[in-house]
Amino acid sequence: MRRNESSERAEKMLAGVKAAGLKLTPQRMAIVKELASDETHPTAQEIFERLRPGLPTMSFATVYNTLDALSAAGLCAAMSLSRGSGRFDPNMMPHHHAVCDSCGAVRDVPTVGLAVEDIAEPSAAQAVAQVAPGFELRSVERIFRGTCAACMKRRKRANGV
Amino acid sequence: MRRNESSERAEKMLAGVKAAGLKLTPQRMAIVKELASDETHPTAQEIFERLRPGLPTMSFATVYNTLDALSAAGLCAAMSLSRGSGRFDPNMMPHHHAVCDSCGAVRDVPTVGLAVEDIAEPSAAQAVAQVAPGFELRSVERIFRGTCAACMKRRKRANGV
DNA sequence: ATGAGTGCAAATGCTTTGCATCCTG
DNA sequence: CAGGATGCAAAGCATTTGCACTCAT
Repeated sequence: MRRNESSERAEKMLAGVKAAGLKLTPQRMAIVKELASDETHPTAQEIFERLRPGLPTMSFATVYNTLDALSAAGLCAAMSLSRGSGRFDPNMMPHHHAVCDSCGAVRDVPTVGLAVEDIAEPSAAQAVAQVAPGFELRSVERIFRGTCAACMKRRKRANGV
Repeated sequence: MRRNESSERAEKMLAGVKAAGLKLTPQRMAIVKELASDETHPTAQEIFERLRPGLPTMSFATVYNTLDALSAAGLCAAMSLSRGSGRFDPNMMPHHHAVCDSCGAVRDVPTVGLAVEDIAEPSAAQAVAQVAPGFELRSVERIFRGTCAACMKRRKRANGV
């Protein structure tokens, strides 16, 4: 990432922190700057370890609190895409997934009916090659994010509808 | 899932277990059957809790071992797609992700250059609606899975190339 | 000044590990 | 009957929590 793009992002996030009515503490500024300049999608733990040397009193709790506050305010996204941990999928055919942001439920979505067979799409390989030269592409899946029917119902009920 | 589709899948997995030279124990059979009939992408913990009542001696270790063995043998996939935990992404613009299966690294992939603006694609909404009626679709992203350049290099070196 | 935010430490909960025992192939 | 697999309990980590203290607004 170009340097000014990252600091621009940091500035926007800091502005967002203020706009959300959150207090602007030195710890938060450090976390925001670290996150904004990081392309690697760090974990809370990683951020803590990087920041600790410079701010010896920084604690776990603050890092977690701040990251939660940031994502609650829509200033960053919390995610987890890695293979090899968490959930197990018995379906080994190529397929997509619908994920409920609210309850975390995951549903298989068949590839049939989707306009393009992603893996065959040349523009996909190009787009990846541009940001990650030498990346050996093996599969492409889509993640449909949103709210599942059950959670929609629950939300409406909570709102008195 | 239709009942026979699930038991068919279980049978295939059990056959795969044998084919991979793994022993077919009662515990493994129970785990395979449970996983094969489950559309919800369960965690190891969940499988353990469901199986425990029927097999009181079943242990964590066995569930984890078995699931690891299954995914190592290519009989199921281990993944983690949920929002709200693990990694944080400062980029709030719509974008895709390239994930290295080997080291877990995640890289942003811009949407520009990809043939279709996914979210606008009607077939996407249709595909989701078919398996998850009432799902309110908010965004679509792609996950490009494969091996990053660094891991490719490391792997080649390990192979003596 | 006041309450949001912080730091510490203990608790929680999922996952891994070591090792003796068991049982499939 | 040999080695892979299991079961148990303890260890390991990341994350969460409670509470007193601090400081940004």
